[in-house]
Amino acid sequence: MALRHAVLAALLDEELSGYQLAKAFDLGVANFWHALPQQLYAELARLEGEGLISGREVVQDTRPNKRLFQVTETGLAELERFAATAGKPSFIRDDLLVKVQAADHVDTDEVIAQLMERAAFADAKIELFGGLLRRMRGDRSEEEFLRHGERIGPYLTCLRGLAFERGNRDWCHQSAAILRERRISHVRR
Amino acid sequence: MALRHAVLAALLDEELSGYQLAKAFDLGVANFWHALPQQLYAELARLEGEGLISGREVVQDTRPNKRLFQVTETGLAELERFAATAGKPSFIRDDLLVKVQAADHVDTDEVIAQLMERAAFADAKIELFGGLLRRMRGDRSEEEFLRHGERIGPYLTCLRGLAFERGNRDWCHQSAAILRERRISHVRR
DNA sequence: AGTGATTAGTCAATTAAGTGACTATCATGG
DNA sequence: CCATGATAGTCACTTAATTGACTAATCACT
Repeated sequence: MALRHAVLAALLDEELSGYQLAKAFDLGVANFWHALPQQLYAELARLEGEGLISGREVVQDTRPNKRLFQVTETGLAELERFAATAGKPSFIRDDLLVKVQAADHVDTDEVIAQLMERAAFADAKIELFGGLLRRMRGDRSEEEFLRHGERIGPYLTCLRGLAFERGNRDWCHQSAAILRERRISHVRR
Repeated sequence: MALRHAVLAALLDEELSGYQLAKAFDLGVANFWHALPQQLYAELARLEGEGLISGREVVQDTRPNKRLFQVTETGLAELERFAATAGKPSFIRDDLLVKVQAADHVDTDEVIAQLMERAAFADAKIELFGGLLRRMRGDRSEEEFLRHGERIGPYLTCLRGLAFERGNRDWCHQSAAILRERRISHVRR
């Protein structure tokens, strides 16, 4: 039951349509949660039904019409309640780690390739997050912004995303390098 | 369908019972995947049914009997196949990040408390992972071990876990400090 | 002799998440 | 003028994960 709160948190910044929300949650950004469009549309419907958000139709002549959602007072109260309840620690759950765990028993060429692919993906996200952070803080320094900026929540989560992807990239490079070296020197099989 | 492969990867090192596996996957370790005991027992049954692992009864007079599982040739082949197929990038999905995302609209005292709690948890895992790494490499240096050690998969995933938890801890401390400072200077509300 | 913790495992039910296909409208490029 | 792609959204179905309760033995203690 945390997707609902992720949606509420995302709608704090700006009124969004399901489609816009889906884009933010799906590819790229998703610096604090991830979900597929179908989940989001379903969750939006549920949230509206419970009065935690309210939608308004926006008629567009150049595009299909859309419904923009914003958080209601009730929704904000629910977020407040959620923020105050303890949650369990988050765990890593990653295909690639499973593959590396099995690296000693399995052909490493493929794993190395996937590590490099992941590193490239991480690089792309690092760039993306870097840009987002710059845009959020504008011409202020990071320290200045974090002290006196008006909206720092998204900035902080973005910082976490950035650090996570940096960790990912570094680890991928390191692991790939080690597996490569061993493949050569060991002459396995 | 990745839990099955995580189980297979975990059983590469040693024959384990469902119970032992559950302990490794649940609290603490779980440096490459996380699952609850019920899931694991179910998965073990399925894997055995498909012949990817084989179990043998171990009669214990001092404890309840148990079944130890090991990966079969078929299971190893399946892991091999899995390692060669591309997977999608892993995403962050964390309650605490959602709360921080909403930090500007919500009472921060609770969030700060949870950040500190999470930092402490991360510290515990850092210690745990540090110990595991030391035990795995024995008296060799890390570089030496990674070059010539016999089983480095678990070491590499443990390194990722360590880096992840360090990132977690640092970010929690930083975020908590910032939220604290703002709470004082802003006199919000 | 009884309580609680640890080992070992199971069953039922619910919720969350992912897969895949599908309908529309309009805009742009070739 | 037709294909591609973006916008905007929906439906049906399957698989994965979580919640919660439950059995049964043995050990460590008080």
